[in-house]
Amino acid sequence: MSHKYLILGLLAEQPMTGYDIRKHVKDVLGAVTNASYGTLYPTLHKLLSAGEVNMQEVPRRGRPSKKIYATTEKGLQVLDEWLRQPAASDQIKREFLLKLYLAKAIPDHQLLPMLRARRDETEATLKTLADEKQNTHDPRRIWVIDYSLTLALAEIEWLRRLEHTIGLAYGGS
Amino acid sequence: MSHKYLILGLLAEQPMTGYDIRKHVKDVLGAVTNASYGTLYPTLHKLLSAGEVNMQEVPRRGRPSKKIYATTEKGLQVLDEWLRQPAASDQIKREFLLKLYLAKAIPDHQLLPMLRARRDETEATLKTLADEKQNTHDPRRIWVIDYSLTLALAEIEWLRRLEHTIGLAYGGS
DNA sequence: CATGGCATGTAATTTGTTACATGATTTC
DNA sequence: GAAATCATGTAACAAATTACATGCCATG
Repeated sequence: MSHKYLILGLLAEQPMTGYDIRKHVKDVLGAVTNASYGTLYPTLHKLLSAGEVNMQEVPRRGRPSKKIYATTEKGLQVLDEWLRQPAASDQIKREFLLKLYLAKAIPDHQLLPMLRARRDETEATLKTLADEKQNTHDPRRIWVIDYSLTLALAEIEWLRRLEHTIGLAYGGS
Repeated sequence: MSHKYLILGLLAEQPMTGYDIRKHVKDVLGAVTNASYGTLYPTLHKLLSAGEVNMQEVPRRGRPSKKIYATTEKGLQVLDEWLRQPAASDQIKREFLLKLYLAKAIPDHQLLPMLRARRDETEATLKTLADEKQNTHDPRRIWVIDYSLTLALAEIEWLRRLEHTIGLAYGGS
């Protein structure tokens, strides 16, 4: 996907550190990507060399200085051009689902905790998103948060149905 | 994710060609992965060398012979062990969503066709899935198809809401 | 007779993850 | 006083995409 544009886009709106970008990704862009530091920092360095972002150093005693990046004029142009192109199609990997698809071998009563764990995770995501929605004012960004909320809710409902079905089959003593 | 297990799992149930695997992935496992030939064939070759699948050649005149793979006993063991491990978390890349998130620059009336196109795609997926559900009898596999159906429906609803909102703002002549 | 489906593959490149390394400050 | 958060990064490796190359057969 090239996380380049993600960075360019976020920094265009609000200068931040690499750490902040990662946090933002984790908190609200889970439905877009899960880019980790190992992707983000090197990309940031490349963008800096290319002059598409600039950087302001804030010294911290004893530690590497904090680095606040922002998108340059050149970076804005690059971003703008990319935005006009049609989007590449989604890339998805869901190991969880694959296991469910293939797991004839796993008995239902071992499946239930798996589903439960998954539901807990998704419900946690839901909460974070709901909070984040409160702090967001740009309508486009709210739409995207709504997208994530919608999908999370749908998944939770699906999990509930499944847990119920399996629960009946197994626990219907 | 290692598509190794996907292959092992599919071939454990039904011997197939690499082409068939790809087709299956495309038709029903879109929510799991979109592994392409470039991933599938090399993985198949590795599994063959490792003795986790075996292969039966069916000659075709003038063309490379058709190769039907099946999971071996050894492959089944490997698969089984993997199934017992906890699943890695999802990996997601949605360029479409990222653009929406970042696209202040794009005016609403250019956004509408984008959303419309996306909805058309998702609706097409929905149809394929519904058909596939008819031909599927293993309940676990039906659950997974239902997962995809659920998410697709949720996305379509979200798209409808958005199109409506934007349509009002823009077309409210 | 053209389009799409069937069927195989390779190679270069891009991309991304994981694990590691470091350490202060804030919160419970 | 422990745990989480803030904050930087690198290196080795694994994974996956894209584009290419080939060509028959069936359907409309």
